[in-house]
Amino acid sequence: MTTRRYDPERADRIIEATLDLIAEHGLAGATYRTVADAAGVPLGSMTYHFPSRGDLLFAAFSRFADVAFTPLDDAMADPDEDPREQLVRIVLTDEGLRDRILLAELYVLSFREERYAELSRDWMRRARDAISPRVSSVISASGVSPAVLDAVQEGLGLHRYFLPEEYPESVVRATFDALIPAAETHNDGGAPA
Amino acid sequence: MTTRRYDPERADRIIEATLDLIAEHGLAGATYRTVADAAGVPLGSMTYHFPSRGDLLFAAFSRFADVAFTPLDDAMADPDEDPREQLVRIVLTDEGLRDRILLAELYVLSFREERYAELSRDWMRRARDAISPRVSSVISASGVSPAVLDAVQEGLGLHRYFLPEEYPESVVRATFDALIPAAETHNDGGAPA
Amino acid sequence: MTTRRYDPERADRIIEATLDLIAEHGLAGATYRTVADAAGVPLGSMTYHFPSRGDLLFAAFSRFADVAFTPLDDAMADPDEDPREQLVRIVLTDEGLRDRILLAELYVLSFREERYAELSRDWMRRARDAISPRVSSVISASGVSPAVLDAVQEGLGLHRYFLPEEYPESVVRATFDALIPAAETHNDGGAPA
Amino acid sequence: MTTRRYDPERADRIIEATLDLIAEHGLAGATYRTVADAAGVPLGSMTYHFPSRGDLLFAAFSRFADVAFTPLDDAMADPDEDPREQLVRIVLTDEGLRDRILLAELYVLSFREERYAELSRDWMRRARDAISPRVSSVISASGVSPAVLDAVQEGLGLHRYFLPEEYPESVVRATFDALIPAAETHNDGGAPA
DNA sequence: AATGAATGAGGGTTCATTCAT
DNA sequence: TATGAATGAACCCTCATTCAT
Repeated sequence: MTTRRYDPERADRIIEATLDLIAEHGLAGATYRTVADAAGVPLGSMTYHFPSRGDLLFAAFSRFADVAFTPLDDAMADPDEDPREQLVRIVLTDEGLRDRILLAELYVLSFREERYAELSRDWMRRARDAISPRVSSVISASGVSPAVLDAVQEGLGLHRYFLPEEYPESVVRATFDALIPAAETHNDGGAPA
Repeated sequence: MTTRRYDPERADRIIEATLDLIAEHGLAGATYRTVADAAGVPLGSMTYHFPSRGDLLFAAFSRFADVAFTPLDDAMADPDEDPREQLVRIVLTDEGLRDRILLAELYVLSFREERYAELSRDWMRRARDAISPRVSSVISASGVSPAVLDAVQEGLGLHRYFLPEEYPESVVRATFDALIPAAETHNDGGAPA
Repeated sequence: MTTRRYDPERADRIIEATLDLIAEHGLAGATYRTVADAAGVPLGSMTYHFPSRGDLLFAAFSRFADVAFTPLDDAMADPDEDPREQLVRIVLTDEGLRDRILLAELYVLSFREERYAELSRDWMRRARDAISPRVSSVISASGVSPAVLDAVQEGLGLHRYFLPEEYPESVVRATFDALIPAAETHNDGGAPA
Repeated sequence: MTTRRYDPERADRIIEATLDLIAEHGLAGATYRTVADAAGVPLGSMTYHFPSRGDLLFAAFSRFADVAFTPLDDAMADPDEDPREQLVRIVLTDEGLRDRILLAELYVLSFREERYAELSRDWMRRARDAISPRVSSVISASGVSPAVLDAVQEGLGLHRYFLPEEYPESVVRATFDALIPAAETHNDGGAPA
């Protein structure tokens, strides 16, 4: 007896399942049917919540761009941590693969649909805004901007994922050292070696 | 009707059409049918040349990674040009959208299939090798590697595509200036102040 | 029975919208959803007023057969007009397309469901009754009946709709002239044949 | 004409099944699935032969309009039979229900799509051409045309199907007697007065 | 070597209808 | 009394792939 119940969290579960499937099997792997199965929702209900597959996909990526874990948000949150070191840590970490994949899918979509491009811009602006307060005073003179640091972090992270030996910790640190002047004059006196 | 006994150009045309379709409509837009139409080949012949769609797609991206225009190849070829300026120019250019899209698609596939990851690595190594001879002597001391410059160039280029106002020429140049020491004649080993 | 809050206006609007949609897009174009939208009624209310789609459709055609404009009703109403000329006029007119379409749809349904056939009979009887008082005295001797005139009018009207050049005014008039002896209301007393 | 590898019988069977289903269950009853079942063809093959359902339906009605049994063709074929009596017989017959239903469906479609309207016109012209050689010399003076006789026959036949008691043989004969002057070969078709 | 014909599987989507509220 | 939420069934159609020739 499957009773029809009011299930307000259902849309959320569907979106979550959609992102999981996209991350695991790609866009083509997230069909109404596979998502319905993964979310434990009848197929016929899918179009009630998301009238078209395009709606579902866009809702999923909107959620991703809005809510998904952004490494920079956390890394930049702690005022006691050196932002340079945090950027190095982000590039070196092996975590966040799911988000990296979803971001790659988002970029692909962004080349083709403006609404996805806007999502990408939101993501980028958010990363920039997370970095900015921690480094703006330091880099303002050099001409390098917070946005650059995000782009560099992303480029390094992606390349390192495929060619880790090319981007050992020393190289990554050297890169950010070159882009961010020594920042000890700000709040703590701990000079970075 | 004339039967083609051997048509070596046909496979090429198919691959070219495949890449065009992927760039324009995404992976899902490149089906046996759409490719056959675009290449002017009978549908029934597709599986003769490429037994499965996976084969076709991989052949297409192999071609892309092997033959496609890599901005760095040309930019680094001229020994009279300052490689720093060339990197700046590459990031600022609006050309090469097709390749940028195909590269984004390639990355997505690379997260899921090792053979595509190897293609990505080929691409990255090739870019690195194009940059290396022009800058290695200059940056060897700083710890920044040619591969880093490629990763940075790619990160900046992608971000600039979506947020051009964040990456004006001055910012891009400042970035490479910070990463690549003044590259005047490398006669003296004097580190830049 | 307790007091019922039956809302005739809403049911009317629904029926009207149903007929409009059928006329414009065919039976398949009149779904619960399209009708609900067109009538400005919540989808969930549709089955309240019309428990099944069959009920809705039958209610709509019942209304059509009962209330809809029948060209003959008006044409035969004026005792000063020659019924022959009125029949000619009806066949020649380009108006009433909506009703013609709905009637065609009704016939289709009538072949398959007795209740619709009864509706068609009602329609036909009504037309016959509109014609009858105006011509019965004249045609009683010839063997041609008022019902025949309706059938002829309908056949001519339908054919003329698709092949107007085959049924110019002169031909239509000649047809009714042949079927209806010269009107008796005039002075000539010479009965033909 | 000779033995073909390409087998048109299958397309024929599909079309035949389509017409059967339409006649029996209406347009909505002829889906890819029901037709495939009725024709003994895999569902996946349907779109190979008829890429869209619209194509299938139009092909079916084209066949109908082109090949289907037209009562008039047979009735008018025999030069020894009085065309007036043949028209009477056609109206009175209870046969040909399938064609009558399909014709009704065709009219409905014809109101909405020009290509179907053209099919209807073909049908009408063909009926006219079947009648014409048998009666044109006789009715030429009266102003009544062969096309009129077809329209009248159709109108009477349709009405009689639903209201047989209104159209007994005597009435039908009287109608055609009035429209077609005594047409024996010895009569010169003088004025009706 | 090459391809027209064919098809099982699955895709997105619509819809009449049910049911809890 | 109404109706938003929900869904099983079916719909049209696409597609990668097979196969006979």
